[in-house]
Amino acid sequence: MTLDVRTICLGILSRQEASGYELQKALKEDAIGHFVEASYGSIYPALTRLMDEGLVSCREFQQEGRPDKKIYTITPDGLEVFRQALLEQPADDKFRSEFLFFMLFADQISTSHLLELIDNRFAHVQERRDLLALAEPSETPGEQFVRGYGHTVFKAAVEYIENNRHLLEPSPPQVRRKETV
Amino acid sequence: MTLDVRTICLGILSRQEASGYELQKALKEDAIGHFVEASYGSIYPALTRLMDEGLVSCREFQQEGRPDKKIYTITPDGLEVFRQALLEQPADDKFRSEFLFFMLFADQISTSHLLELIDNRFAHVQERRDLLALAEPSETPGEQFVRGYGHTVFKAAVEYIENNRHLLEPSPPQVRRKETV
DNA sequence: GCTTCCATGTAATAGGTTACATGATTTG
DNA sequence: CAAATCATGTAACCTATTACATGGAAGC
Repeated sequence: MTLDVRTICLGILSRQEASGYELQKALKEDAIGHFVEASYGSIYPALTRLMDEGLVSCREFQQEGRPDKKIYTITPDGLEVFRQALLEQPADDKFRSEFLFFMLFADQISTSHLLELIDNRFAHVQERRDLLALAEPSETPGEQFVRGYGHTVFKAAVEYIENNRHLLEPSPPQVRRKETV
Repeated sequence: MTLDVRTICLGILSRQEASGYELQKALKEDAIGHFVEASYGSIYPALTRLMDEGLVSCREFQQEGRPDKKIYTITPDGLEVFRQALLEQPADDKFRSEFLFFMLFADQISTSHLLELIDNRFAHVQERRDLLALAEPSETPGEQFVRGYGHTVFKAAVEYIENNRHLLEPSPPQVRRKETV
């Protein structure tokens, strides 16, 4: 289990210093957000622990009307730990899909609801594909590879749904065309 | 959070009765195993709870040299609960990838290790693609759709890695060809 | 002879999500 | 005027993973 929230934080901090809030935002907004996630409830405790372990340091900035902003910086020890984590064998990808699970039981779902489910999923996958189509100007090769990977996969999913949804939908009653004489 | 282990068990049991052991095996071997998972440590307690709630019933078969086999059957109540679960909005897919996270930091990984990581992943994705290429003869349309979805996505991933791994690899030193006179 | 398959189950542990608590400022 | 953004953090809860416990039979 190398990819705990602490490792994720170290990774982002290896690129740039950031606050807990900014770390979460980065995970939500950047391409990587499609492949990892972490909530505030896990990020803040992770940062506290990284401090205790001396893997990050922290500067505080006073602000008016809101809590002090704490900017975390990775330490040499932290960088060392992160580089070491990168040497471990990454765990298998996890691709969990409630949607696909549901589709296994398409025959137990009413047609109207089924159509709604498929339409929603289709829109959702399209949206993700489009989000991942846009390159940021400052993108590193790694980021480009990862974003491209996501884009490719979602593009394939969009096309697949388009071309194969008929497998799930009960064929509409064939209207026998009146033979015109 | 509709897709807990209990719902997964109900789903499979809506198709056929099974023991806890068989449920886990089905999740490991069938196409669906690529999109959901559950370990014995979660399946057995889930079945116990489903029993308490009256959503499954159980017949025991004595066996020699191993624990009694408990075959679980879904009850009408259980079927009702499952059908109801299918009406909820499925949660977003979760696609967690340590590999892709690592690749964001390709510049912090030694070339030899990086090549190993990419080769491993490539082989892994190829294997999954091939596993999902094979249709079982008894496949339902839902199963066909789900398996095809997986196959398509992994196929796209294989091709993407093949065509774009160069983004991550430092270009080998150009050997300047000796100009022949 | 070792590994895998069959077959159930418990317990310790680890980890995350969600909701809560607080509150000013900016944007729509 | 409502919602989102900024900003941190805690605590209750839930759930799953992992390892453990047991052990015969079959396949390699």
